[in-house]
Amino acid sequence: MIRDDLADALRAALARVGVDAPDDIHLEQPARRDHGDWSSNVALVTARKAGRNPRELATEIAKILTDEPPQHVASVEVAGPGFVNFRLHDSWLHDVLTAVVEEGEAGYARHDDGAGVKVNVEFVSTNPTGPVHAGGGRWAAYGDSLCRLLERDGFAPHREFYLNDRGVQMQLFAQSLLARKQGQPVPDEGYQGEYVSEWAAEMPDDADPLEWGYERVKKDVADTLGRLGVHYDTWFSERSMVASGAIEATLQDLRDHGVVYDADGAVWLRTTDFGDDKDRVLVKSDGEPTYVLPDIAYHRDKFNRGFQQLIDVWGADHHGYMQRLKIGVQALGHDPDELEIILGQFVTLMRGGEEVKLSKRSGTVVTLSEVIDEVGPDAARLTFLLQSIDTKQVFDIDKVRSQAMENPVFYVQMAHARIAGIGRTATEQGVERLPLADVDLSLLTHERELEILRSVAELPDLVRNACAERAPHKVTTWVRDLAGRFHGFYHDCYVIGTDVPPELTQARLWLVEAARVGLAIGLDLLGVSAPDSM
RNA sequence: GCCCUCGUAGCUCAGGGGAUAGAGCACCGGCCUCCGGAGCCGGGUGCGUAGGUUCGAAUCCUACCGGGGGCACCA
Repeated sequence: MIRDDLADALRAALARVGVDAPDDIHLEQPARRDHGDWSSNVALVTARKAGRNPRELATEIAKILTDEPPQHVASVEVAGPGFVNFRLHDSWLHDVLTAVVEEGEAGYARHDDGAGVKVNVEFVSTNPTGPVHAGGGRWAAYGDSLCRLLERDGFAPHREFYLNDRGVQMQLFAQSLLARKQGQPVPDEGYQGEYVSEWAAEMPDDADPLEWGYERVKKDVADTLGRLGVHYDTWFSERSMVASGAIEATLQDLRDHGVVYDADGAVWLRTTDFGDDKDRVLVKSDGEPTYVLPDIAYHRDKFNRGFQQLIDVWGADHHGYMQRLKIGVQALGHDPDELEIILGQFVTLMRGGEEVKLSKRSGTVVTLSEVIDEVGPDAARLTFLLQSIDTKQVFDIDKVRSQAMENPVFYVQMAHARIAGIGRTATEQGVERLPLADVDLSLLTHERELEILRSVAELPDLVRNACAERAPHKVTTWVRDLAGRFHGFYHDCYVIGTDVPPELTQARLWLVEAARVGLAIGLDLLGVSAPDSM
């Protein structure tokens, strides 16, 4: 990898001038092309400590590297306050091409940073009292793509859905189902949604409304998320912890850690020891646990199952609760950093130019399933992953559905379809792609061609960063950029045509393959299909 | 009152210590003898305000202003 070569060269040069190198030599591809292909700030970073002037230091380094240039390096320059800029021969990009097509979809931009660490990612979890609403799609797309990134970065992610299947809401849901079944109005606090009537009609007369309804919800949720390409490894039931005694055991565990006391007929967790404003109740004076205790028990269970890192994806409305759960985990003796809670901002749904008010009580809920019906799974997923999870999102159904340019999913998929089209044309015209070793990649000198390779060269770092920052939307940004570059290439550079020399066709066929691999990896990370035709 | 999060182009958003801040949409004007025009090219007085840290701040810190969300023996 070119960057490692450049870093080694810089390290050697620093040693020659007697300056201690930093542990991590920073190299980046500057935004501006005239700043070179790669740039390093080592001189700026080390100058102060070494008591040197950054520009002078950079100049000495550049001199050394100019006299004995590393492979692919055409020139080394000093610029600005003391950057060391490398200008490379195009051959470094041709090497990128070779690496991409040799490693392929499975191997390129795959790392072992995670070293197989088991990471439990919990997302979308709800009360099993109805379908997933439209906003839930954001957590589904985010959580699943995060898992795909973790997997590609070498971790062993585990997708988990927590079912709050114990408590009042389940009772109300069951009562609502039964009432509809009997043609009665649902209870005041019950569920008014249309789906309750529909499901009640399906329910056999002898069914237990609670158990039957529970299964019906689980099926609906799994089907809907499955349509988005989201499949869980574990559906974890809160009730199962009552049956197994895990909740009692957790309480005892907390007592053993000395963070629990009894007062006013209730059982309290001494959260003030960990910075909370007031202590929190674990078991109410009526003997029922609050939601805190089962949640602590649940996370204790995850650790007991061997996960070294836990990630929870929650809506921003759970913010106030985050600290309590982290304290609970800490009180059990875990490092609080082992539990990572990601708060996602909400989605506003627009339809017909107006905001769709989501009200569970009145039953005006737009389900995720309906959204998928309207825009399709690919458009839904890509749209949910268009923006950072930290910003609230406006999901305009009409715009996402329109197969127009304001919909990036078509733009990106079109690039992949065009690549497949080139393959079809090659087949029709009897053009066969020769083995890579027999092809002269040095013919790839057009700016459009090099732009594609520069983009593909960034993918390994991009995967690493997007994973570490828990930011799948960075993959979306990258894929859109690569697609744009490909469209530009496609327009200006024919792969197969009357004016194109056969040797250039060969080189471009491999370039197209490299672009295909990049797009396929990116789209896979997003969980969006890569169609051969549209 | 306290906590979290966001404020970047007309609109939707990237960029989250580096050198002249980007993309899409919208708007205006150009491009089709050949791989899909669902495309390509050209057009831009924008980082909420005020301080601070730094060789360097859209990025980090503090305060303030504005949007969203939270602060239960509810889940």
